[in-house]
Amino acid sequence: MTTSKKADRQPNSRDQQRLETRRSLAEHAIRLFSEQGYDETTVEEIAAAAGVSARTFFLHFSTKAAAAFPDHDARVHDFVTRLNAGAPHVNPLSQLRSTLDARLDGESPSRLVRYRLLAEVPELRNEDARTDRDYEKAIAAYLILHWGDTIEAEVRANAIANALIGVARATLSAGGIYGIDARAATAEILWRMFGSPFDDPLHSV
Amino acid sequence: MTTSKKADRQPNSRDQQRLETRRSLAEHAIRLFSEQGYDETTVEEIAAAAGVSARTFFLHFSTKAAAAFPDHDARVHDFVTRLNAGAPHVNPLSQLRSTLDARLDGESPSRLVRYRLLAEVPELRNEDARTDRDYEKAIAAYLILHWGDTIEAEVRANAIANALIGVARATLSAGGIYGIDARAATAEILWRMFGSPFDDPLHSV
DNA sequence: CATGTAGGTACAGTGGGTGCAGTTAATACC
DNA sequence: GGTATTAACTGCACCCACTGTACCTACATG
Repeated sequence: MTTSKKADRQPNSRDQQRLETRRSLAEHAIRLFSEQGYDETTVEEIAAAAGVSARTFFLHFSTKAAAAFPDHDARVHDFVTRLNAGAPHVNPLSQLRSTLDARLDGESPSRLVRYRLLAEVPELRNEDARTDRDYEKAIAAYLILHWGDTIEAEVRANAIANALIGVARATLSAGGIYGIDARAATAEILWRMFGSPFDDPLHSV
Repeated sequence: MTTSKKADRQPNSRDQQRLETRRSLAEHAIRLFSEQGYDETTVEEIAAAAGVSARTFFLHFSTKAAAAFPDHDARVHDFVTRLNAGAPHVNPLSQLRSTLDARLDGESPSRLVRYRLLAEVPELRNEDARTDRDYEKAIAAYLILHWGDTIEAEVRANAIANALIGVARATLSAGGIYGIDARAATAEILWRMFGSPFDDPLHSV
């Protein structure tokens, strides 16, 4: 073998073709979901619109709903990387706060359209709640890493992770519907309204 | 008609038979899920164990997973009733706090077994997250009712509802796994650690 | 006792998702 | 350049969750 990991390779035409198929499937899936509804759209239709077979759809997405979140895995991975990229002795909660702030700040308008779709289509909201659990797991794992692996730390870490993601989901959903600034809303509701054990010199308001 | 609503009738043998079938389906479903796994259990099996046809299963539960939460609707309804049963001029957040406390206090050991099952079976955890959304909706609706139906109130209400349910889910899950007291853990984490805008004279610690 | 109706059944169908055995074409290797 | 590999994709058969519909039967009720 010339490379130790396949991710190290130069992208070749096969990779590009694969990415293009995946992109096309996701695009048509989201379009069809918005246009005619989630239940009214079959995988067969999506695949046909993208010019591939239905079987191929499942080579790219493990479920029909997953096509509405094509970059989910990459985004979670990116989030974890940023979370662990903090300075060595920074307070983990501060690091968590700034990472989450940065993520909410980076929400592009095109993504807000998707949050609007999520807010309005029940089936996708449910699927969205599932994807949130990956963030919850990541946050809890990060906190446990810093706090130690005791039962108390685990309970606290999970509780905080669930609460943060819950608030973020609510504000992002509102961002999709009303166009409000999700970061500002999250900051106000969470960091100020809840008194905030997250305040530290770097972020004091 | 002799009665204006069917819930007003005396329970007769048909009602009892229906309830018994439902109870039996739920019991065998939970047993089979625990014994051999969720994916490894078919609706056909559950129905056969309860002595009815597979079609009948879906007359009682809308999905396979719903059989693991047989009293969910009743519990949500009960929660909403208690929420709205507070004294007229009590602070809505205080009312919310005491209602949630009472609910967490009332978790029987037999229910904790179910939370353990939920924590350990991914498919059921996902389904559990879905049922939580009914509580989130109920709490948000309650807060909006008291705060007024503005965008700001809606965002705050949804954010708080999501956060509360997130924390409750984490502590209940820990209760199922480690046997810790979910109410105490929620109280500590939420009301104390987050500074608590929920404190009022009736509940000061 | 007559009759309406609720709980249940049988059956055929839709659609999501999987396993498997290919085919084709780009790539890696010599 | 020729050959072996491999990756993207396909077709097919299959499982199972879930639904629509027509039907049966026993209890409820007047």
